Amino acid sequence: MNSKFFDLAKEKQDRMINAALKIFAKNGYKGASTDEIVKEAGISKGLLFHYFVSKLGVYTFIFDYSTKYMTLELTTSVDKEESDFFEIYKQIESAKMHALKNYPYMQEFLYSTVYEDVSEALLAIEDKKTALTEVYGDLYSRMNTEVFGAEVDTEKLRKMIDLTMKGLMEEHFREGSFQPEMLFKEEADYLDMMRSLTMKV
Amino acid sequence: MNSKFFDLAKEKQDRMINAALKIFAKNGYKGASTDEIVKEAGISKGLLFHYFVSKLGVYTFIFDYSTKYMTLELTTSVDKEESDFFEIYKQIESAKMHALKNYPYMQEFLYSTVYEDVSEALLAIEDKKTALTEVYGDLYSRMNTEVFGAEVDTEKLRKMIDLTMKGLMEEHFREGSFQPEMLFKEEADYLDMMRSLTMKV
Amino acid sequence: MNSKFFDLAKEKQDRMINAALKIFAKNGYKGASTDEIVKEAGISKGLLFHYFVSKLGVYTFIFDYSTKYMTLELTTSVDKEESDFFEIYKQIESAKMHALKNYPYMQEFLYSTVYEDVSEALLAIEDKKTALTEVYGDLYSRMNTEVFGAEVDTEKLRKMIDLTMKGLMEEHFREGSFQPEMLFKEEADYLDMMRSLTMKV
Amino acid sequence: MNSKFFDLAKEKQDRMINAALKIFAKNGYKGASTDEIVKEAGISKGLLFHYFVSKLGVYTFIFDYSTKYMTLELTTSVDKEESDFFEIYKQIESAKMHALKNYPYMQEFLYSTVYEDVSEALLAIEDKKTALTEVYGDLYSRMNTEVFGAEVDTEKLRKMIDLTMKGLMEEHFREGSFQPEMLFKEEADYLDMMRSLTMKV
DNA sequence: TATGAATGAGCTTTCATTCAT
DNA sequence: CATGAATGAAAGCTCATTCAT
Repeated sequence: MNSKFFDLAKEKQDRMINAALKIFAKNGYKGASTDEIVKEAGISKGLLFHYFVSKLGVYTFIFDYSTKYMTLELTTSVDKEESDFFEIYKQIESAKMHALKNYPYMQEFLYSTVYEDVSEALLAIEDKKTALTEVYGDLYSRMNTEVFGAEVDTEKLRKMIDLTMKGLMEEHFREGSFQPEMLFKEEADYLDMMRSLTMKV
Repeated sequence: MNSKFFDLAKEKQDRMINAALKIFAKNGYKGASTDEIVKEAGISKGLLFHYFVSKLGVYTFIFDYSTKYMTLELTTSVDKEESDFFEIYKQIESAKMHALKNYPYMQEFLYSTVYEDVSEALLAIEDKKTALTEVYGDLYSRMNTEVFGAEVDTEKLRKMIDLTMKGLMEEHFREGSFQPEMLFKEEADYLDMMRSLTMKV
Repeated sequence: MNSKFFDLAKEKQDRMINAALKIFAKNGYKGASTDEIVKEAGISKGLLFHYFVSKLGVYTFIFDYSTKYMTLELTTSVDKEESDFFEIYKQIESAKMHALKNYPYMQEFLYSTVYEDVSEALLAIEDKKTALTEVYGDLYSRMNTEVFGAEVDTEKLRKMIDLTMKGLMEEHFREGSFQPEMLFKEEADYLDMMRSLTMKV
Repeated sequence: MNSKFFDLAKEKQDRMINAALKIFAKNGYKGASTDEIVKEAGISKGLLFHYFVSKLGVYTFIFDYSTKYMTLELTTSVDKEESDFFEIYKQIESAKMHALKNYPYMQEFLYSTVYEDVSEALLAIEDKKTALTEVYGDLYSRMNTEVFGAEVDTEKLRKMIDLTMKGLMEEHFREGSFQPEMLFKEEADYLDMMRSLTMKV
């Protein structure tokens, strides 16, 4: 990409980023058309290619931007002293909700990359995918798991919670009217139920 | 579609069905190319269109076929006298594994339709989607939930399990070497953990 | 073409000929599809190609057949002793009407070849076109033109009448319900008017 | 169609229009290929579809354009005070010749639409066809028919002249070297002959 | 920096023709 | 003699990318 992009007015940068996030999140790499992105962003075709060289360049950039932005949110919003398993989960979800204030389609876009199938697109984001995973890994490692009863397999518990959080967000997006607060409340209910089920008697 | 398709040798029918399931599951409606399907099936371009009229026709047909096939598997493989919550889940997963013997990409294809974004494709399968959901609904209604402790919200529990089963299968597919038996074993482990967590003390 | 075609039952031959005449007349060479011809004739695809080798073969054959048939009609139906300009015209039109009893689309097909644009099709019928023109030439040469006043240019008169007869038939076909008798009556009216206009005072 | 087409250099617009007129006039709707049009116009495939959306869009546009252009020619070139039957005919033919200076295939294209068979093409131009017919109707209604003798049926006379004018133009086109002046001269000869035949004695 | 007209490779679909039965 | 499943070249159309302005 062309780094002069960052010299543009922040508002214009975000318009372009949000347009790309939305179109890629909704249609996947192949289904997204540069015409749609350009229209949504209110800029010309030439400009998009001027800054990002190719469709793949746009995709790579917004993935990079999203992971960095989300990493920042997670590292600043999650209390470094906290060690409670479910409390950390709640703070993670809260951080995501916060990110959605500026970039409503960012999380949805990040989830969509999991199902991405176009190999060139996958290849281009591979490395940065790992980086975000590591951030989550660090947060997970801070979680205290000693409170759980013997029948709890921590890895399985985590995977179930991750899949559930993701599933709930996707459901909310699919149903159209996405409201961060309502989603957060529903997520918290699931976490609370799991807390009560897993506590040592 | 052209019903003469069913007069073809079963082996050829299945080659075409499996090719379409694979390409659509891997690439989504838009990303899938009829060239790829035709190549995978080892038939000519013209023949595909002779039987299915259009790309959308192929998509609609294999969705219809998949829901009917899966419905049959579920109704024959799940014991009608069984009422145990987790046992029914296991038999459902077992039925899916059985279907994958003949149609390895069928379940993956069915899952992929949830993320489908192309509106014409969505519209074409809408009705049949509901039908399969109802089959699952019937099975779910047979599950005995009275054994659970007060802290268990059955709906939430179900959604977590559904999302987890789906997540596990997708993970196995994503990692390439898909082995039904191994997947089934892993799924059973998750179900067993949840059984031990939810039983009344 | 394969001459064994003539060994078929006359009824089947005519079914094939009429199907081809209809489809080619209605759609032109390019627009006509062998599928349509085959369906209209109630025979299989293979059979059409067995007898006529190619689409162009079918076209060439029915053009050949039509010119020969029409030549026969003209030579037998037009009175060889007749020399009156307009009476001969009427007998010509009457002969055409007679042909349409067995082959309703034959004349329409012959007219359509005038507008034919596909060069290979044109090339294939070129020679036979001339032959039919000559038959008309012979009939025209028998017409007595000495009755006309000085202001009549016989060549121009003939061209006007030819174009009018053709125009009237096309109009009748375009308007759907084609009835030979009604058309013939209308044609006769035009001829009568021209007779009264051209007679020496 | 995309109205930005009219922002293009007039020369380019006309190149595209003339290319389409030529290819459609020569081959009919079905037989005309967009590849040929594009090659004749010296533009790319994409551009044609950018401006006209579809093959049918091109067809509809040039029909619309042709009827409007021809209407303008007729209303400006035919003397509004003139009432002589044959003189008006001559001015009509003169107007056509004038149009052919800029758009050599326009009249030929308009004639070709009469034989059009593809239903979607017919449907798309239906309304505008009527509009041009009305313009001719107005001109015809101005023609003084009281000079004719009793044996003249004005409607029949008109139809013969129309069919003859059309037939002559088609003949000239078919024979390749189309020269408006020569055609006009020939047409005038026919009209003069008919004038002398139809005048009251 | 910014535009959008223009390109052409690639995709879906059609249809004359072939050939095993 | 008769069938119709099967083929693949060609046609209509899309869209990422380029480039003159």
